[in-house]
Amino acid sequence: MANLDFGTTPLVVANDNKILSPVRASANFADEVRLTRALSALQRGPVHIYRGKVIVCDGDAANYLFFVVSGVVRSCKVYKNGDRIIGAFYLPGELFGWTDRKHSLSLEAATDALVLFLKRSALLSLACRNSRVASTLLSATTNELQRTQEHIMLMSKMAKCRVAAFLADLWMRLGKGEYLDVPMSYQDIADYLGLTIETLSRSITDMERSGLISRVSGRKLLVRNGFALGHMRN
Amino acid sequence: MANLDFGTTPLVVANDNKILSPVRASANFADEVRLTRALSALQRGPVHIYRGKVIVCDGDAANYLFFVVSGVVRSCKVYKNGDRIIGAFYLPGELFGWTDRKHSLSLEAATDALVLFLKRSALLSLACRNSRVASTLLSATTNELQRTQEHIMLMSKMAKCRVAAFLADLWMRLGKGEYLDVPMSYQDIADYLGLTIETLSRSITDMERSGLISRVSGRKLLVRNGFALGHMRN
DNA sequence: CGCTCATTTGAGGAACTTCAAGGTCAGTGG
DNA sequence: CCACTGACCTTGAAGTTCCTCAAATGAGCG
Repeated sequence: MANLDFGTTPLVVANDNKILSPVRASANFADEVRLTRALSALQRGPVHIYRGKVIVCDGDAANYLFFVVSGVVRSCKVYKNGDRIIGAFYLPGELFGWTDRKHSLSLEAATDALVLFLKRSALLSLACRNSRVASTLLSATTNELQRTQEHIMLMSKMAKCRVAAFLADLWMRLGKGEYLDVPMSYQDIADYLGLTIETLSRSITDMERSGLISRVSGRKLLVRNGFALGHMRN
Repeated sequence: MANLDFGTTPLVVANDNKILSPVRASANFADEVRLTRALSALQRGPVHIYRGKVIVCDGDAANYLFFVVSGVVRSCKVYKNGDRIIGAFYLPGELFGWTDRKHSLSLEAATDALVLFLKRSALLSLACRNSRVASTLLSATTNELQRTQEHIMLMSKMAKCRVAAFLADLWMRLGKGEYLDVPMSYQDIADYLGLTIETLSRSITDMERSGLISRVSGRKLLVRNGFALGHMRN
């Protein structure tokens, strides 16, 4: 189950899908309860969102932040000529929707997803009163910034290298299992990497030929050499 | 002169190059003075940094945030094979160096520059006590995030379009003058856009031929059609 | 099974890079 | 003042990577 980690004590999204503080004997138990209540008050959902459906549109007012409980969310921009660029994928446990006033990217479900809506203004005013929340939010933004910077570094590499790095990253974020069950469509991945699906497919074929991975079925891959996958230079 | 804007009252970097609050008749003048003192206490510099010199290395501990007083700073990553990718340029008035614990990119002066060093821990603890500072910092990070996302959008476009968008952005950030005096080298720009200097040069030649800009001398350009520059589709 | 949608593969062409050569400009020393 | 130098930018031609278009194959589902 996904965690929303506000500092030392993680605030878990429990089985009833509400944000809850784990009950612990703690010196400041009362504070803990207050924080829990405050967090409950500002959240809505989790909302089930079907694959492909829009959560917020490019240009909408930034009234909410979002938290992925399950599934995958993508941020993207669609141009008039039909081109689409995906800026990021958000996996379970990740907070997204950081922006000033207006969203500059659309947010859409890349798979069926459960998403928590967090009222932005309430979360920010809570952060002003609670430094644990404040530091969590700051670290969430710097994390996303770092991830976005790595995405830029990706974009200046060769196609094969981009694909390998993407798969390695996904593999790590999903827990380094023997198999990598790619949750989003190849079109989504291609748009994220600035490639066509054909080039993406050919890159995967190449990597299969060189023994890094094997196709199992559909989008399920067998990771044969995860290290080499993450350290591909060409 | 560059401003470091902490909320409604901008804290200007004055002629003596210290962060100062403009003296104003205000209801909470005492608070203002305390904030000014606190900001003075956590800053060091401004330090003069020569073109090409490193401010912090990829991997260094993130002890400081930085503020550009004058000149241009670049964030970049250099690979063993000699490839270099530039993640961002920071212009006067911009705060940079956001990251968790360690810097993931090197920060270097792209031109001779004056840079203010701000002790990270002190600034963060100040933010915990002063919500005006906190909201300024949060907005600084979301701004940088947004800028970085736009950079990604750039990278999935055609070369000419990337160059045009870069020049248009630079032109706006530098105040939309008749002339655009490009401060950084073409190699830097190429590395920022994921292109070679040759492709960059050819793109500029094309844009000159189509009447958007003219070369004046060195890196000085005459902007003939700023609107078209920012809205180039191909 | 037969449908649809997503992925794979192939062939040809466009965009970008590489390599090589020439040009411009500012600083330096005669 | 002028030639010399080195760093930086521009241009051309050839080569590589990636995209486009077209067709085949595979997976999921009623």
